[in-house]
Amino acid sequence: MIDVALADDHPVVRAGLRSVLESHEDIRVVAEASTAEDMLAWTGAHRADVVLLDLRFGPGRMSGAQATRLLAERGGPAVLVVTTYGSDADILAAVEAGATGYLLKDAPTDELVRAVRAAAAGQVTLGPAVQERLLGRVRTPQLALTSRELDVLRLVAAGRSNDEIARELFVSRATVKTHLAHLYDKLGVTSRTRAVAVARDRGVLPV
Amino acid sequence: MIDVALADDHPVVRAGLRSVLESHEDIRVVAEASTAEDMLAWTGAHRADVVLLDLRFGPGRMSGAQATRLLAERGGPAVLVVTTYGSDADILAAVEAGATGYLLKDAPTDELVRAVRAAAAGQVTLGPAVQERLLGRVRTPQLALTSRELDVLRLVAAGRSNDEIARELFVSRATVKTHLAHLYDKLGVTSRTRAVAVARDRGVLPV
DNA sequence: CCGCGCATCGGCCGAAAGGACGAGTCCGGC
DNA sequence: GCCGGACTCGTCCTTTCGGCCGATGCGCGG
Repeated sequence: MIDVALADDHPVVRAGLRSVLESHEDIRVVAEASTAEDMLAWTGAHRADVVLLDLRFGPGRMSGAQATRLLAERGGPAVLVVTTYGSDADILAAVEAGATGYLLKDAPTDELVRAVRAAAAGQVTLGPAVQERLLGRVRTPQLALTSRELDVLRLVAAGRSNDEIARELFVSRATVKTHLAHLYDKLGVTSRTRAVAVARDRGVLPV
Repeated sequence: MIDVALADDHPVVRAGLRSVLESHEDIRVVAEASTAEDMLAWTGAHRADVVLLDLRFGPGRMSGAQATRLLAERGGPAVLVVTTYGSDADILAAVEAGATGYLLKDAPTDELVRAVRAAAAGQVTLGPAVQERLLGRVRTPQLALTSRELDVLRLVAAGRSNDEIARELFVSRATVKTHLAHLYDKLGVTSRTRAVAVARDRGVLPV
């Protein structure tokens, strides 16, 4: 028997996951939580074989990736991330944090069940859509932006001018321009708005 | 007895809605569809009291708003829109198309059930979160962008230069600049990147 | 140790964008 | 019929941005 705990901020999704999983004899839903914090608290006091975790909870709440990291550190149950959006950054963050699997919410139900069983057995499962995405990333060798470049890029996306960015990062205008030049080079663009558009497209920036 | 038909591209969400609704004696789920097109076809041959409809289906598929319009035109069942994101534009489009209600997917289950019963009775129901959003829109008087300004704004967000925009819209650079000046005025900004950021923030641009 | 990537800064120059005018057309409403 | 708003176009000017040069310091790995 596989004991599963659910954490998702959407009541309807929780009901759906429960409904799908409990229609199978070998799976039992033993807990539901609407936040990552609640799930952490619960797993501290109880046991489960698999935790189904959403990535994004409400604003100001702990992210699923962070919860995954904490669960993994304390040697907790296998974590199967089930989320709506799968940007490259999300997937990588979750896997890096120690997720045992990654599914999109639009996955068919049998795929979900298979992933739960695999996770319980300690096997890694990435949904087909996720795999394809990761493959795409391999094909497109991938821009490795430095942290400073990301700082600048985020502020550019927020609509700041080079001057404002310089002030906010406590550097000179020239430095900002240098980072921007590198960004343009890596993104293959020649203007800030284009850079933001491409970065969004590639999942570099949170949508 | 209220007969409900579900249309959502997420199998898990469909299961969740079914599970939540069928736990009530007076509600019966009589159909499930994974696309708006399927739902339209089904309602053409069968009857339902209420249709629960997602707004966004896969890329290239008919939108929930469009389906709502078609259902309303043929005098079909009440349409209750249940979707994840509720940007102002989405809500208005759905209501304008003839939706009987609008709920966010993170709504608690009892709210969902109440909305279904209300919709069956022909009453309009907007979820609390939706109401708040609409109120916010009233408080923030609301920028009324002209269609041409929206054209320009979208291209700016895509990273085009004024020159490119001029060519794509078959107008002169000066015209683009004029539209931009009006946009800046309405959005309260002084640069294109800022305009895009603010527009995204206000839900004017699709995220 | 020496190179290489990263971050930091500066100057110069041309191109793009933004601000501030004016001005013509067309359409719908009072 | 007149007025207002939307859309179109132009000119002149200032600011910002992007491209292109160079330079320094720092840490890390061959």
